[in-house]
Amino acid sequence: MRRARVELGASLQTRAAMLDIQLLRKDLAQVAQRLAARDITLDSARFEALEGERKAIQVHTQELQAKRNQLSKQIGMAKGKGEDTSALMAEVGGLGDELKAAEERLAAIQEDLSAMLLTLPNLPHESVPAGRDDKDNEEVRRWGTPREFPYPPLDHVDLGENLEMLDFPTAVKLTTSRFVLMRGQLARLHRALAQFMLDVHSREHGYEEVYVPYLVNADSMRGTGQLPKFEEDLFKLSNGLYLIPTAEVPVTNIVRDEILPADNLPIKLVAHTPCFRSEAGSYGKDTRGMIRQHQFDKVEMVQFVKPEDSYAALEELTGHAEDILQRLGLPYRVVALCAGDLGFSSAKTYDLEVWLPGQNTYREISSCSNFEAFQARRMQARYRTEKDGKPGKPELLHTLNGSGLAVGRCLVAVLENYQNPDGSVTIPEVLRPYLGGLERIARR
RNA sequence: GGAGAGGUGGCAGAGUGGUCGAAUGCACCGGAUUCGAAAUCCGGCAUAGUGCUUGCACUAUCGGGGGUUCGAAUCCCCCCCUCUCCGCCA
Repeated sequence: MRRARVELGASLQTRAAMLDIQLLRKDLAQVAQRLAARDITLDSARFEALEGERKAIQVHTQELQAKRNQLSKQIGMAKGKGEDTSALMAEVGGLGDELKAAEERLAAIQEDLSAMLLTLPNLPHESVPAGRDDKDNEEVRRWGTPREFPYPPLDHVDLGENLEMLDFPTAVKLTTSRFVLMRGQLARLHRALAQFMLDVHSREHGYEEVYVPYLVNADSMRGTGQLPKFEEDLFKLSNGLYLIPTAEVPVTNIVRDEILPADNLPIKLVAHTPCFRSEAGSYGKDTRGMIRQHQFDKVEMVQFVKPEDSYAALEELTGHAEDILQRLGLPYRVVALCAGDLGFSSAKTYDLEVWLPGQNTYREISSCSNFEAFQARRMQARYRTEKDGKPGKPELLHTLNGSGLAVGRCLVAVLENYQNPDGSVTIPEVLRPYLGGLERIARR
């Protein structure tokens, strides 16, 4: 049965649906209500109409397929015994057109349903604050006290350029705007930050360090939800591969199409990678300095956990990112994103915002999210529990990730918070071992 | 870039048009045997979806897509990937 083959169910689940379609069938009202918190209106009537039609046609299609299979089997048996098969052939032949029509119809409806489900973001967790945009985000806690400056503090651009270590014009010459060239001790400090973060997470927080590809295929981008909705934010190469916008993509997709033994969980991975973002639609935003670049480095933490552990894991992971800021002595606050400000795939997100004296404000430096089973469902990333020594059914695991931290923005924060009146910058103590004991960066 | 080989269940590996969702082996689980273990024997052991009388039935899946046929893992077309050799190369 190759002709007009219909992918029943499986495709709907693996390639399209990110929300649990079972939940939509069982409790559509609840889904609609929880999506409303994100300002998304679910067309319930349309879903029910499509779903009703899908059910009727699928049953009909499967009945025809069963009949066809049964008759074909009989033909095989009859031929084996050398009997006449013309009567059976005639009977099964009559099914052809009807079956083909039913299969095509079913495929079309599955596609409509998929297209509809693809547009739906994850459901916010019950603990997520209500709200429409970033103004409704909830500050959870603050750490550290912003330093008082007896003079107007410089921002990182002035500091870096005065040091002759931060060079935007040359970067433009080499490529385009939104890239940067760092030199000397500043480049070294940037590297030290990444090393420091990687070391703390891998040695003290229990993460396994991984080195990953920076180019990935479309399946990986779909797995974590960058595709199909956010293609314009990505850099695509002529051979169809994409530059990663975050290590989340290659690291999380490690478990795509895998069934892990429950004993292996939780799995905690950390990677340092460059990240590439086209920043389409952000023209005119943060054009000055290193805050918003096409290329930046990030240390990313990823966890794969059992569903019952994922909210504890989110707190833990957020704490790991906070620990970096604390060791660096950088004041920050933790913000719980409101429902309307959540990323597409996230059920709950904490942003860490670091204090930037040059801007006299807190700026995002980390984002820690629990995706629950949303990404796992797309990736078919599962684990299997043993019950009484017997292997149980595979279940979707929960995925989380968080920046620990964005290296470029962290460099900005160090420059601005540790600046001295003479334009030099003191090196935070924890970084000095990475810089051969260097205590301050000054103009040569 | 050139030449060749190949993609089948957790793994290895048969299967070239018909009771094939797929032999066999390994691994794994249960039972028998044993004081216990090993060995041996017996049985079980993919994923997803749909329906309902929730335990059964049905459907789909042998790299992906399309085609031929009453019927495809098996035949045809396109694509992807892996491996080997050569070339190039950090």
